[in-house]
Amino acid sequence: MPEEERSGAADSVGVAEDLSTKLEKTFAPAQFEERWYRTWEAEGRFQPVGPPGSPRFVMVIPPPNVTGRLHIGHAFGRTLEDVLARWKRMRGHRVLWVPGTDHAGIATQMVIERQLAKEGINKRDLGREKFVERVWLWKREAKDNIQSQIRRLGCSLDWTRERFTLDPDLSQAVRHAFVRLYEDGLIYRGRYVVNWCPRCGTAVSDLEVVHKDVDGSLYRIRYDVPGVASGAVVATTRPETMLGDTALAIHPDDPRTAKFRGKTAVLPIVGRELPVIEDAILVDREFGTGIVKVTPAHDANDFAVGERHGLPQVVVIGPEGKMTAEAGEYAGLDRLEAREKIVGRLRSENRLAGIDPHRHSLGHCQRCDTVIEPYLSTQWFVKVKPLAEPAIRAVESDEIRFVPEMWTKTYFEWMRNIHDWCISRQLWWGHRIPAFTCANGHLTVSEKDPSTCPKCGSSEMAQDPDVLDTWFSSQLWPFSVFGWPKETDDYREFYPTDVLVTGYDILFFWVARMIMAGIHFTGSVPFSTVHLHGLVRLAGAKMSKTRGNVIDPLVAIEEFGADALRFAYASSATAGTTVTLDSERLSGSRNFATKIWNAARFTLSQIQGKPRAETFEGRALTLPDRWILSRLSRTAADANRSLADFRFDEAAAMLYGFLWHEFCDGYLEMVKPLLSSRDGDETAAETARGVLYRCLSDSLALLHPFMPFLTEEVWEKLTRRPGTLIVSPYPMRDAALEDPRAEAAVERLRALVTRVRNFRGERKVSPTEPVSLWIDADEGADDADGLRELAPLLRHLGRLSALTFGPPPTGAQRDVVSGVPIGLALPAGAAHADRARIEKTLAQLDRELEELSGKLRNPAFLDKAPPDVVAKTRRRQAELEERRAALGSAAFE
RNA sequence: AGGCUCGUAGCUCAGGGGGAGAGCACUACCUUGACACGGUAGGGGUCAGCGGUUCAAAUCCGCUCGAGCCUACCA
Repeated sequence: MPEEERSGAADSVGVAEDLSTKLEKTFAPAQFEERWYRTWEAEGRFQPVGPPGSPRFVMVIPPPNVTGRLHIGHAFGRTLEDVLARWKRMRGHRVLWVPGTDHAGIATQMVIERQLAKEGINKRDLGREKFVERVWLWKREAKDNIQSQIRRLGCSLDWTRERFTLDPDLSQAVRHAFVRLYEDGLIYRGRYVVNWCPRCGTAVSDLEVVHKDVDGSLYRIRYDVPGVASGAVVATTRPETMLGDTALAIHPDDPRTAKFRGKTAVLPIVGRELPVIEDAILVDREFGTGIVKVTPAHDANDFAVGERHGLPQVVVIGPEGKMTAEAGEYAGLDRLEAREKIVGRLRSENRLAGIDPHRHSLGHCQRCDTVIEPYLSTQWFVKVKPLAEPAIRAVESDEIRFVPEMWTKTYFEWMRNIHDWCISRQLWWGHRIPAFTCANGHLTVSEKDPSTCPKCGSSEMAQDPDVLDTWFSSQLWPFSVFGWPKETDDYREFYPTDVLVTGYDILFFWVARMIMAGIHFTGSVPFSTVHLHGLVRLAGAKMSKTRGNVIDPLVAIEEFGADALRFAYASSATAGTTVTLDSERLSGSRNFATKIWNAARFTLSQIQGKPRAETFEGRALTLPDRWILSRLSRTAADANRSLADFRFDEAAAMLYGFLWHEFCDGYLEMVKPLLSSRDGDETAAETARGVLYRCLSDSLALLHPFMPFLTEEVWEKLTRRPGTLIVSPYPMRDAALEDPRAEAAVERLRALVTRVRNFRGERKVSPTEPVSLWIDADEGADDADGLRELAPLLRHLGRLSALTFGPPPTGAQRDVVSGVPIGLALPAGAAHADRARIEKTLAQLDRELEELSGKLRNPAFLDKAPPDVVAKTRRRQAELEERRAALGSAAFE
């Protein structure tokens, strides 16, 4: 951003005099947050406008599920996105951030089912149509809640473009995508063993199965094998599935089991004859007895074996987890009850060779935690390999970049071992599968509902009752929101998007699938950068004990303000995998907001009604002026760099440090004497007021992406341009302001002041006790180190009773601070030094000096270390020696 | 079974081959004309352990221990 744009069209000296520029004494964010949000929205700030030719910056929101309200995890991601959006907007980009929500098939259906259950209503009695109506009612409420939460957070989303995954045009996109994949041969229907949740009554994908280690049992069961006296002992963790066994399998090369080759076993209880088959893929020669029971209808591996060997499939567990008629006397029992009974029967028949404790991994339903059953059923699948290959290449070639980079590896791992995706769900809420079967059994897949069968002309067409996996529509989100497959203006202008921000937990569910779908359907990657942030963990005990459980971001906003919540998020957003949010960080951020508020109040009170410099050209700037402006430029540079690297924590820390410790603790204290003296240097005061204005206004701009409300509020009072900070230029490095000598001089001043105060501490005297300071240098010498110019400030800040240039008298405590030899003294008779404390410092110095001289005595170091490192070490040694000598000389007078 | 990440101050976490950092908490003092949601000063760490590479390791490599996460069709 050019410098001219920042200073704006202003006179050389401006005056702020309007009384309305005063800030309220107490900082109460609730008073202005909603007002500013309304203003921005009404003025179209959230819409993509910008100077012609300006670059665009596009994001789509990861659409929250309409299952309820947002929790702190959502608010975290949205905050990061808004920081990016506001930053880019201020950097002159045409920013578009698209809002929306996800219908979240299985999750939302469960919410409604639970509600109905409470009312004593059975979903089936209600019927599909009524049920879906009810979900729509709920959806409206949930969406409104979510939207208002996001608004309260301050997110600058373009609400005129809000989308929902079940909107008519997005539903059309889903049908289009389905048909296209079908026609491309990438969607197929078939009867396979899938992950089945008996409670939800639907198939789920591999990703929706949560594996947990559980302590179970391994049951060893003896099957009779005519011709082999000992019979065959097989092991299983699920004895009830034996009723569906249709074979036993051995490894073709295992001598232990060779005797079973070609034999036929008899299934206990049922009496069915089971061929002994040989299968090198299924059977692990090393494991157990080397004989495996084969249950093609209830195990994915066994299913594959069954296909290879043409085995019958006997379904003994039904869709609700109850034993089927095939289970004979056990029919109707829950699978776990059946297990008990079957084990009892086997025991009584003396067929139980043993039960061993067995810890193994067991799949659970992601939604309801029910144990997943492998279940044979007809489902729709996406053939993923052909889609995955280009998606892998897109990341290999850096067309898409993951931040942090470590996720790239995880992405590759999964993508290279990807399995076909079961996309049909036996649910009511979602996109109906666009497949139709006529009375004669002909299947038609079509974007528009067909009225007659294209094959036989039958007009009795029934649509597949199943719906699609929610993620099938989510994967289209970055382009379906823009009207795809129609070539709309928005699609042309805003797709592909730039950055996607989301939690790493949905890397496979969503991100990977968007990449695959984006490339397949639109020919381009859907975004160029993926920022995967950590997942928010509440520092539970602390927060819940003192505040009640702060789960809803609104609760945190009420208590601390939206800006504080946002700042707490940003400063917690480290590159790791968990983000810990605790009430300490929230109150710390609230304190920071208050600090800014008070600094602004002070600044305004100083500027008000008085002339101030608008530009600094041709003006004599004091060292403190030059120091703080230099630091301002570096801070702006750092903030921009950190944001470009998605290091929100770094940027937040930089701004915090600059504003609090340099601007407030440093500069404000330095200019107070100048500004408050009646007969002071009016030109210097005018300059200082200009510097104050510049630092504060730039700080507000730098902080605006993090704390939009507070900064906009103060900006209005400061600049009297209400509501414009959001579109003001983001401060950048301004090399002309950088002044290393001024920085060094003021750092030296601050170190000296600290030493004086610390000297009082050493002697245990009050901060008001008069102290004399000698600076062992010639007063008349040139002021290269700035000490002479800064002497009055040093006297003031150090509360010195005397400041003398020249050698300190005997009896004064000597020291060296930032290379400056000094002497310090209290009035005669004042307290004595804290011996222990000084001795400790001396011991520390000795230790460090020992280390340094050790290094410098080492020829290898002198020979091999870079010259600048050696020089630096020498310099440091000299400094420390000087300090050691000074401190030691008169330490205990 | 594989893979990834992480063990740094009491807590939460930055840093990352050449002088151990921040915020909070803690101690002492300060009702100083913006701010006690504040100021000033201070205490506190063989950077998990062991070995290696290097002139130099908290930082790179290997192993061990500990924590977390992810993937997976071991009966």
